[in-house]
Amino acid sequence: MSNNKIMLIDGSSLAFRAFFSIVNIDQFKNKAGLHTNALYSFNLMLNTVLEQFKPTHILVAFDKSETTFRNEKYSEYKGGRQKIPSEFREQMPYFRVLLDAYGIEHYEILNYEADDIIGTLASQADKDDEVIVISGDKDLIQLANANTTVYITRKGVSEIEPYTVETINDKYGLTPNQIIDLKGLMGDSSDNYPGVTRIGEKTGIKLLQQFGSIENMYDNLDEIKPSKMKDNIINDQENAFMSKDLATILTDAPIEISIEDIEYKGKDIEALAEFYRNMDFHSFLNNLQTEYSDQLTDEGEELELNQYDRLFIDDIKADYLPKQAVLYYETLEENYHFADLEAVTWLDIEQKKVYTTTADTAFKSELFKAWLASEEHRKITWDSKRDAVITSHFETVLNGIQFDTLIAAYLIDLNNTKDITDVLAVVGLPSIVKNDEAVYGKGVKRAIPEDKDVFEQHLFTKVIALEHLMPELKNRLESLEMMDLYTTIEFPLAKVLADMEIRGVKVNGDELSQMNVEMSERLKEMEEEIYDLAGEKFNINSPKQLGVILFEKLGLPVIKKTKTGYSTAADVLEKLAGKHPIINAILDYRQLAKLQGTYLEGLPPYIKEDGHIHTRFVQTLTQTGRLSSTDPNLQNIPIRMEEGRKIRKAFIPSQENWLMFGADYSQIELRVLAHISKDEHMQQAFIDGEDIHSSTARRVFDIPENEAVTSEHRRQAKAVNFGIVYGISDYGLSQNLNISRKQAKDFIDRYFEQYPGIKRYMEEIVEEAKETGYVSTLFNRRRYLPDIHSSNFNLRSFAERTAMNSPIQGTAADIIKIAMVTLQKAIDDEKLQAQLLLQVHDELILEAPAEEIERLNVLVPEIMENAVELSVPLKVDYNHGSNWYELK
DNA sequence: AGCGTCACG
DNA sequence: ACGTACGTGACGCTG
Repeated sequence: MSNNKIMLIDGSSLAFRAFFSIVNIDQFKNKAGLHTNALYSFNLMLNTVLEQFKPTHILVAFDKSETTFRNEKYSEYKGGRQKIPSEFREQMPYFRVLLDAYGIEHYEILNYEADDIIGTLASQADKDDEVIVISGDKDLIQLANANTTVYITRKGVSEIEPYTVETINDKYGLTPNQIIDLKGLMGDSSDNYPGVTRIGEKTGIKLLQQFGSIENMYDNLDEIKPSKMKDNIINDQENAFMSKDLATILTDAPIEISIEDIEYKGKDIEALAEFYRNMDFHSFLNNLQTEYSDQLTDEGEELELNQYDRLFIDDIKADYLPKQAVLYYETLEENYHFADLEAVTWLDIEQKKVYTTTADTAFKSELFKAWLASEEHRKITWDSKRDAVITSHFETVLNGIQFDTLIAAYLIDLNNTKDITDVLAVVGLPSIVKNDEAVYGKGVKRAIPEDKDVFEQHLFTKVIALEHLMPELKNRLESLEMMDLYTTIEFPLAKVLADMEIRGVKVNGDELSQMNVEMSERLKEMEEEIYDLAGEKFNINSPKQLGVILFEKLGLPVIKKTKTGYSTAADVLEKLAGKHPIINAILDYRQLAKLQGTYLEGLPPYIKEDGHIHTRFVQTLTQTGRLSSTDPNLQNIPIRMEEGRKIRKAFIPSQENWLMFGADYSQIELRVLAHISKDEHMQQAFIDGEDIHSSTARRVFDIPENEAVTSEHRRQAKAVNFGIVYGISDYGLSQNLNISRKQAKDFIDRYFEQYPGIKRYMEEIVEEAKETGYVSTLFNRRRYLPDIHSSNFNLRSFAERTAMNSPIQGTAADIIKIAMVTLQKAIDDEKLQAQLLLQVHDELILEAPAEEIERLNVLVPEIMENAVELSVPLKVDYNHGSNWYELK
């Protein structure tokens, strides 16, 4: 065997150097929150050296344990080192994963260092072999010889400097072997061994040039003139020999691999791509795909745009309407209920033809409408809910949706779904689509580009991107075990939500404006009263001006400050209520001003000609799996205060003799908590149908069976239950209950004593988040918590509370979504006219003909309560009335 | 556009 | 010691 190129890498030293080569480590984190700076840098270095040396054999050696045989010789060896930063430690296991993907052998052995493995293997090389040693540690240059070059990194790991017999001689005037003697004389502060007092590199080299070796020097001490240095040499003789011994890299370590075992067979491209994706190394992934496009399947495929035909058409022929398509509607406005449809684009996947046309051309064509409505003609979409709503504006239904890429992308990565470009980056496809903002502009300047070619090209790239995204997103859903969540919950829900949005909810605008007139009068009176109390006119709606009046003019005590000045928030003002009559006046004023601004005046502009408000339920936004509602938000219509609750009177059924129907889950989050924590006491309380807050009060405040729970105790217990769901902290609870932190802590301690299963859950879920970087709901919805490892206390604490809360809130969200899909199916199957209108996190609002109410009274609670089976029962309260206000 | 505030679950 | 309850959206003010 000969003419091999054997590369031996000191993995431990290089990984460590790699870590410190990138300082702004918080910019190097993957979605799971793992720091990736060292892996990134190490990968870059590996790439470079593989490219540069093209080795036939390669091994990366690691130190196995903190102590080695050298510690038996000298217990202080490598002592006093700073402990490994956690940001580095968490990356350590992944170096092996990276190397496996590279197809590079790695090796470590108990009690020996990486150096010894390298030294031993290097000594086994044939004289015709070329040996390349790479390390960040200069000690290894002792291994240089006629066929071994030692490369030491410089400037982090981006450059390497060769050490050969010649260069070592040029630099030090020593042979590689004498480097060991030099170490013996100098000692090594980083490895923590001593050497001879006051002998550094300069003196050491001079002595070795004179004597050749430490042994020879001590044999010929009389050649050194009496001096302080000579005294030191004599006194430290033992150290010198020990240090030389410690510095000597073994060439006979008991390793169980040999050179033929480390033959380099090349990268496992798929595994490496997978690794890069996991680490969010998009640029490495892109390079890999470019280089190995032939070997990578789906994701490695170049999206060759020139294999597609791009056609702008002004009439529709049957040939243009394929069995399998990507469909895309372009609008400039986000609110698709009001937006103009600027263009319709679809891709015939089989023919590789992209058609674009105007809304007019498309929807005056019966052929096209029939194609949209056809279940057999399959369409890949981006946001099928939006597409269904827009289609409905043309008195057409959209059927045959094969896949919704937006929803899939959201489930995979909650944060990067703003547009198609983001998703391409997430899955590592080339970014062939420009940002909408770059093409259309933003704000008042937003418009279809003058150059129609630019516009059509943009649409062209979008549908092609979606075609390629689908298989990739499917794979990811599969590997994350989220396909069920997608298929049985989220995807069918989009259709249910579309129908809710399309129907909208009827709102009596006259009633709102009448309330608004009354409100204006009352607010005017209250303004006058406040100005009187303040002694001057000012803008009550300006926290800044209000702060000056309260805390400077009236001299009230400052309880809390904000970034910009005094806090005038309700909880602060409530504490001041007894001190000045203006406080209550302001609180009342604020409440009414809010009602007027947000609801009485805010809602009417959204009432369409059909008398309905069509909100948008955003399905792909929240971090927990809940929906959100915008333009307008119909999930925050007042209820807690009677004054605001009256606004619900304006929400009415859409037809004569119809009624509103509402059903809400009772304590769904606590029931979910009882289920996932398996806490026996909490489970039993729900099984026994107890009032959970009273039951908690009994336990926490130790109230005997024969005594009633006071409302104050129940209130406090309720607050503790809420706190538990939110990921409790004594401070938060103390603020909420206006009690001392100590008291809050006592409550919590007592709670955890009484509900040990909950305590265990809270501990375990945080631990799980730390280990995996994410938490999941019962239906495998995932939330990544990158800050769980943060060294910033605030960020870390927040992530810990999120870890506790998200599986609870998210599972509740999963459950009501399942209920919605099931309920809609039942309504369809029974051919009921009842229609879902709104979802408000734990409640559903429907409207129905009066005669269907009796059926709904059974059907709705039945479906909601049995949407899933938990270890505790789910309970639903329900009601009907002639408007939303009456559902109480 | 960011902040403070407040509406909901 | 750190300085917090979890998840949203919309308003008015301010710079």
